[in-house]
Formats: sequence, C-alpha cells, structure tokens
Amino acid sequence: MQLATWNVNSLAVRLPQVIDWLLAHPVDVLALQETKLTDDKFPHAALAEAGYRAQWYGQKTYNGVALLTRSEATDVVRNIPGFDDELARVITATVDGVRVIGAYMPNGQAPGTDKFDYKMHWLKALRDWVREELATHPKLVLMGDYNITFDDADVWDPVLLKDTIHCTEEERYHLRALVALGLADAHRLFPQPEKSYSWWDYRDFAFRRNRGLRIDHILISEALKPLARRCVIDKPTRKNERPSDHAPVIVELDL
DNA sequence: ATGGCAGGCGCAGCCTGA
Repeated sequence: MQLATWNVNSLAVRLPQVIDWLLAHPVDVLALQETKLTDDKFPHAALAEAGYRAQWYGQKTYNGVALLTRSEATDVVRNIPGFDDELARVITATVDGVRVIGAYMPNGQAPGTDKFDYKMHWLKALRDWVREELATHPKLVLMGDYNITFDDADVWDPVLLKDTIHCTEEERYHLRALVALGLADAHRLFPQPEKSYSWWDYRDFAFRRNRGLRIDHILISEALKPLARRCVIDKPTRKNERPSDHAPVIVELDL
C-alpha cells in the first residue's frame, strides 16, 4: 500500500499535474492540501477518469483538503470534531483498513500574532483528536502539510531562520507531542539524501539553490512502523511546468 | 532588514502563503 501527501497550491490550477502524477505514481491514497475550491467546484469526475474516488472538504479562496483513493473511503470525518474551526483543514477516512488523516496545519504567520496563537490551539485540538482515533484505529497515518520543521536538519539555513515561523520551539513541541502519541516520522525511518526538503519558496531561485524546508510529513502509528518499506520526497515533481511550491511525499507500507 | 513569486479575487492592488 502506498500513501502520499501533496500540497498542490490550488487544485484548479494543478489538476492536470495531479492527474499526470497519479498516472505516473499510482498510489492507493493521495491526500491533497490547499485545494482552494468550494465543494461544488471539486473536480471529482476528472479524478474518477484517472481511477480515483474522492472525498473532499473545501472553502472559497483558501485551505481545502481532499483524499483521493483507489478503494472506497469510509467513515469520513471533516475537520476536528468538537473544535470549532471555520477553515477547511482536515479530512479523515478509513481506506483498506487504515485510518488516514489528511491535514493542512495552520501557517501561523509569525510568533506573537493571532495566527500563531490559532496554530497552537489548533495543534492541541488535533492532538487530542488523533489520540482518540488511535485508541480505536491502531493502524493510522497522519499526513499533510504540517508547516513545522522537526529540527535543524529540516531547514536550509537554521541560523538565518532560527525561531522564525515553522522553526520555533513552540511549534516543534507540538510536532513532538503528536509523535509522542505513538507515531513515527516515516521519512526518518530510512536513509535519506542530505538536505531533504518538501517545500521551496517560489522566489529567488530557491528550488534551484535547494533553499527549502521539510514541512510536509507522514507520521505512521506504531502498528504500521514495522510494515514501512520506503518513504521518499518526490523532488522531481517540483521541477514541473507550473509547479506547486511543495513536492509530494510518498510512503510504502507492506500491506 | 526587505522583497523577491504565485494564487485568488476581480479587474487594481491587496491578502495570504511559507
């Protein structure tokens, strides 16, 4: 079983690239973030032609998430139950016996801002909910755009970016707290290239210079950890014509 | 230190992203 996550920065713009990518990488599950589409505009027919069913949850202009799956997705939940959020950031479903949570964590703008406070509250709510889900679904994958780096190895210039957004100790605390629920960073289960990132700024030739951050993560539960076979960042896709600023991340499980 | 690029909205220029 292969699962992937990709922040596409507008599915309206990126639909051709997503379909091409699925044809070249026929994963079982693809979690999308930043679809930026209201639910009535979701391109489910085009995705069905490519062989994928879809569950989606969007809004106008910003955010928006989806799960594209080869088999049926059941027990679908949108956003975090009990957490009042007007932004469409999470979609969860059971696929082939695995509980899959696709999430677009808040950006947070900068420490000390209202958006940063929202990010902290949001991450706490997510953690409480993932804890509940893990209790009933030992086989669980939490993947998406976390907008948080684990440590300096995830940052192209940790000195320049020390304590800036995505790199603060408060954010990293929340990321480690998610892991502490009984999850593992699939990326670090395997040898990886030096300076592996999942996002590069559109500006200043950042991709060409490999000035990036690893902020898109796939966390897998303890029950799935022994079944993990591979985890790769699909860096070549960032070289696409009209690319998203994020690259897809793929995990392969022996399921 | 700042802005640079991209997308949405909507038709100029601002907001947001990361």
